[in-house]
Amino acid sequence: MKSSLKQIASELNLSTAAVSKALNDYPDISKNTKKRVNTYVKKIGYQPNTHARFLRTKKSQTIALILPNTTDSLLSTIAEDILVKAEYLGYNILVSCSKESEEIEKRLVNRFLQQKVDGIIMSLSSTTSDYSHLVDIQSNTTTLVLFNTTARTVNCNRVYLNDKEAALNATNHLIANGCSQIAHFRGPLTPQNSIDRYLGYREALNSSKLPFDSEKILLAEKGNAEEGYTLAKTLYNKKITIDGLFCFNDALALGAMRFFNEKGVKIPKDISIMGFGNSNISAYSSPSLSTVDHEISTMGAKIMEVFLDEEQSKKENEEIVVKKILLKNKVIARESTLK
Amino acid sequence: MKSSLKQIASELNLSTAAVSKALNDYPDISKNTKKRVNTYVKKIGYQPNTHARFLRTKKSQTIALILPNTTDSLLSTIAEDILVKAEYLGYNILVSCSKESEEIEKRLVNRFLQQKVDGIIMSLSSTTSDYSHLVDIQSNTTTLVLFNTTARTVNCNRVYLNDKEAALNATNHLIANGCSQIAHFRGPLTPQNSIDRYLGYREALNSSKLPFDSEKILLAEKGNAEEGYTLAKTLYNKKITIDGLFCFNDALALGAMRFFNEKGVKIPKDISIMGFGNSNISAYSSPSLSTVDHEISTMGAKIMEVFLDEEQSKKENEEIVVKKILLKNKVIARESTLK
DNA sequence: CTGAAAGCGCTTACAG
DNA sequence: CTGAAAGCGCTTACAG
Repeated sequence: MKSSLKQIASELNLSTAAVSKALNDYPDISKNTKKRVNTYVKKIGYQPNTHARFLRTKKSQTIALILPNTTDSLLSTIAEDILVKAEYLGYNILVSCSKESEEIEKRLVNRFLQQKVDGIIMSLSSTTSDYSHLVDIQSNTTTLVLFNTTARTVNCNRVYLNDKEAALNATNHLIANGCSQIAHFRGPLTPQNSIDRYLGYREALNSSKLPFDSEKILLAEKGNAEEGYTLAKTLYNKKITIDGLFCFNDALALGAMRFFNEKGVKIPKDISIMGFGNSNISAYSSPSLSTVDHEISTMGAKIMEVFLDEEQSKKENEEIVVKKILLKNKVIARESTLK
Repeated sequence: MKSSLKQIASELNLSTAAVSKALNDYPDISKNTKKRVNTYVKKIGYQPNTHARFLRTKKSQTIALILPNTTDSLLSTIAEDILVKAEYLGYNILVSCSKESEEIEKRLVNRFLQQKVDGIIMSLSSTTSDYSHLVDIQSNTTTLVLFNTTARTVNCNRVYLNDKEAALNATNHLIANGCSQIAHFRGPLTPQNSIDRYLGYREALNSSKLPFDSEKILLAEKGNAEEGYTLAKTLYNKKITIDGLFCFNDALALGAMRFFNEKGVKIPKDISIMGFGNSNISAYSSPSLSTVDHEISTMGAKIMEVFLDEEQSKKENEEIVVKKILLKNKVIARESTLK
């Protein structure tokens, strides 16, 4: 348990240097010595002290994952891939949560830079508007991979979705199915993905020459089912007539659907509803929810790929080429929009 | 950015020792020196090298969180509390996933012990049957907190639910609402919580003198909505008559409900359905889902409390008292069971 | 109140 | 092929 190189060395009548080199497979150590060291080490279950190693190599074998929140089902969907892959490769993953606060996000980045993590994988908080901390990361030669909520103006690795196009497709799907008075429950004001989905919605209306009506835009701060229910009630009580609804995410759509179900508003006959994200449960509501799928199940794997590519390039002193991976989106038509 | 004690010391005409002591608020340093050091340090944004500090103190300020999977909505629910509290206290959280494998779980524990994390917070994998690694943790004087899926025979901190009682209450609720032929979609065979919920179900039947029928027990491996749908179909196709259904979790219940909705089986008139866990979405399905709530929103905070208590006791050399925190459960009656 | 010095457990140029 | 030695950035007994 309390094994160290020194103890192994004295046990095997070697120097600590020889043991260290043997373990790291240096070419200048005899095969026989390597074998002796490796079998002994396996026997006693020695594992190197990562902190001591770090002090010399400056390589922590650690990746920091910064999430704006953990209630989003996105996390669970991508986290497992990242964690499993990381464990397989011997990386540690440090997870932390910015709580959608730019200030906390910056503090976390600063801390991880000081700890000299090998990489930072993050989805930006919805309130982040200044990107100086991202520049800091890159000038520290720490590998940065942004996903989901990303910064357009910073030239770094990104795994992201074309939210505007996806929202355009979603809204067009409603229009194609006969809707002309389409409401939108939009996400918070600052995050780019929320803005882009709103813009996609607007563009769809525009290109079909449908009038835009600001009364039909409602703001969802939290994006959960409860809020979807409340916003639907607001629309209903204000007697705002709609025949279609496009929501920022599936949870909002499901909450809204529940409200309309209660009131006897027929879905999709009276109102067609469109979610976003193709969450697990969306196929199993009654009626089942039409939504937009965006390959989120592959996201974790892609993030790790991008990260490892850059690490590899750095190791071999190759030029670093920033990767921008755009996820595809696909409208999933289900009962909530098919009359 | 590349600040170290040495540089600060030379800048301030002090020794590194004095700077270190000033930062750690040692009593033998003058107030004036402390102030000089602290203001300078703040100005340049110095943060100590945690690895170097570790090498001396053996305190890593790191907690490992081991989860059997991340798709369970439990994670998201408890993770945020843990992460935010940890960040506030300056702890790092290392997250990893055992993929419900005893072997990976043990490997992870071993690795974290070698890294000398301050504590390990874990929910056991469903296949774990040998607890030697838990004993290892304790003999390493690493703080251990088990939650959710815990080990009954190991004397360590636990934050858990009385699954049997909760399932008993859930099944009794169905019986009280007129059900006498109650099916159960149970969880996997090995995890204790799955076994206990099954036993609670059995006990409820027993105490109401209702016959037990093994045909009405279906095994859910994954526990998602898709599986709930499939299992409901199996029951239906086999023409097994039931008037009630108690599911291992809400996702299964929602999937089953969708199937019955499709077939025109009336809920709750023909079949009453009971979930487990009070997930976010359960109140917003149509009909809304009755379920069992178990204070999961407070779980993360309680876990951290237990962890910090033990750390505090260790620091002050007090005797360590193992804490076993039992979460309360409460039946939430909604439309799916109220005729 | 302050500083010189040792040492935590590794890795790696360098010497042999 | 192997070993002696320095040093990564801290903390802490000890001396003054």
